[in-house]
Amino acid sequence: MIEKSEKTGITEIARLAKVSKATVDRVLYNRGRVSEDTREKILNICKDLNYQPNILAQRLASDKVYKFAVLIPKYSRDNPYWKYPLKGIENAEEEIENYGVTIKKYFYDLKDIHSFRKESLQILTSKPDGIVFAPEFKRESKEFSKKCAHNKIPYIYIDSTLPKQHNLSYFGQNTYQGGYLAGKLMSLHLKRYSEVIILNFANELENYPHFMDREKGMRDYFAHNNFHGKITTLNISPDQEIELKELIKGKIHHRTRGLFITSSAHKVARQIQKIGKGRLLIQGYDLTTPNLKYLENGIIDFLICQKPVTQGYLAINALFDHLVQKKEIQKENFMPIEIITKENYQYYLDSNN
Amino acid sequence: MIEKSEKTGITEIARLAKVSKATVDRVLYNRGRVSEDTREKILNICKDLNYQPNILAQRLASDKVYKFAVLIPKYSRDNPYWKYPLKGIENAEEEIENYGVTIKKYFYDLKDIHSFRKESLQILTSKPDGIVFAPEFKRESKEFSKKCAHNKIPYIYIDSTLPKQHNLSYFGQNTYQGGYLAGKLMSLHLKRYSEVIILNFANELENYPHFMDREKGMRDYFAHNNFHGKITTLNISPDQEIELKELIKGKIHHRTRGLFITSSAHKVARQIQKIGKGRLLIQGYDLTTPNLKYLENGIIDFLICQKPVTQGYLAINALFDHLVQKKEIQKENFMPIEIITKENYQYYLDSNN
DNA sequence: CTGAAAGCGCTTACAG
DNA sequence: CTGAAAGCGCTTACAG
Repeated sequence: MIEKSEKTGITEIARLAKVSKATVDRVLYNRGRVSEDTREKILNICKDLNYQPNILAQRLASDKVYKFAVLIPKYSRDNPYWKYPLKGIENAEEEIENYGVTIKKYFYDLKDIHSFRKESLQILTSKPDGIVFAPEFKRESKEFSKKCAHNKIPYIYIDSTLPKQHNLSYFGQNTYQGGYLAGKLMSLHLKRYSEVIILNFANELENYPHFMDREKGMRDYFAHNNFHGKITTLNISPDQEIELKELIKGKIHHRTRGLFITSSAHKVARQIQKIGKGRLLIQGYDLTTPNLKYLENGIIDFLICQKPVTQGYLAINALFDHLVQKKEIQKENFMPIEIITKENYQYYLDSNN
Repeated sequence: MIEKSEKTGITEIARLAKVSKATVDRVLYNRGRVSEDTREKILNICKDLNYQPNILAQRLASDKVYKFAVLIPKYSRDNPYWKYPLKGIENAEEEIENYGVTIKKYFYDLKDIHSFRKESLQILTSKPDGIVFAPEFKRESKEFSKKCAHNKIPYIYIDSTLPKQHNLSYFGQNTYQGGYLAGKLMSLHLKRYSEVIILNFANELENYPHFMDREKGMRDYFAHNNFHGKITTLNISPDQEIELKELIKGKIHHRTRGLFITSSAHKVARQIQKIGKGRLLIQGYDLTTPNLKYLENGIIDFLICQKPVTQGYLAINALFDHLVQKKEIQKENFMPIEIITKENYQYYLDSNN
């Protein structure tokens, strides 16, 4: 019934307007040098026919190659998280490479601010058509953003964001809300005068707004829901890893029923396994391989997860939609806050998370 | 660096093999009438060049139109669930219509087995290239599956599945596991001798294996985790809706701390709101509009949800991958089991669930 | 068994 | 300001 040859393409428009296809193309893409009269005539016909360009033909005919650049932290054994956004980026790449898009990936070291500067400069030199990056270093990221804008290169943030920037879009977490939700789960397990420990595993907490937001989220949940127990914050620097066991042990007593780790929980979980979990409910972040083990053996009860794979995937697709398909992009895109447990993690492993 | 004109297409192969493009095409797609010698030569060159056909050009040149058929229950005010898989199907449709795929949707009435028969016959008459359907009526679905196989039409199940069929694939829930997870969440809230009510809202429960699986999942969780309380099953037929309030009220007493509704929870939630929730933890299924209200006002604590939108989306894409891209399809695809609460539902509303 | 040619719906020099 | 023509990487009759 619906024939592929229903004719609504540029050829048909040209025929109706009694002009050549080239002229239609000129008005469609504002290449100028068209009289106002023909311009209007063509535009009207397009509207009547509800013309939608055939993107396959478009990409096939065009010799324009789109170059995307990606700048994210490199992942490591210690910090496997960034493997997942990269996976999403690669998934998207596979889908759109047929459309003449190439993606060049740049990685920086989270412990080395210079690596961020260096890589970002490299990117600018390569003059990409669009950029996706993770603005972990605040100052440097703002500067980089400014340079992108100056070079008229659209840029998209992933995983975390910066206020008042001209980023085309953001794909990532709402960290505060994630902490808030963790509070709800925790509260199910708490009695009237229970105690909860919030553990931030970082030095210089100011550099990790994610962690602070998560803590605040949980504290707010308790405040809004009349929890009468005690909430203790425990800040431990990664340097103190050797003493970790003792530090935690020293904090837990008989009323402690909850332990909320505002980052990946596996290192803490390892120590808890030695100490003994007791009636502790333990929550942490991200479905990474090291966490998985402790989810499986029951040490970790909940992992909060914000679709790291999807973040990367959607960010690349947004850039594609913006540049190639000329579509409107939504500026703020928060990922669903997922609750992962021993009972459902299987279904999150190989899908697009 | 990577030039679009790196030449690895069919033209290049033809040049290297000293044959015409048509011949290359013949061996690539086994259209026969090629001598074994040239065949081998061409295949080797393809391997050397790691030839990947340009699907854009392929679809553009071909006048083959793929017709997909979809058969799912129609959604209604009473049963809004099926709106969501349909949404996913439409999302997928938008993405692939450029590739010359048309999707025709057929709907049946869950209360009318004849409508299923009628629509499924219509589908066969239209001779589609592939079918996605929800096998809600067991017997009829098996018969339909057989006919599809006989006509060599690949078919994919969504939402629920049937054993021992030759379906190309399945996208849907693992209902048992969803109930198991609900058990975990419930158990957080329970004390040693608490009581839990499992409410099945259906007549002739045998027709709703989903509900029975969910109940079994929760019961098993408790059994595996040494819950010492009491679990009561309450089967209520939709005809009894007027007495719903009294029926529930009669079952709740001071030790009841959990209410697990094995389907959409809004009707029960409405009555609970009148009765007063007390310390009841209430769980139900699916993030539908009527449920949303009771999630927001705190009557419903958890909704289990298995990505209905994604089910439809992925099923269509699988058919596309199979028929158009000739890719391998995984047979069993369970959706992530999502836990939705007042604190995170916002992020599930407009995304691909 | 094999090849020349037209065409899918666009873009892009080039010529006027 | 406008049009004719070649070409993107394929498929598909058609002719031999």
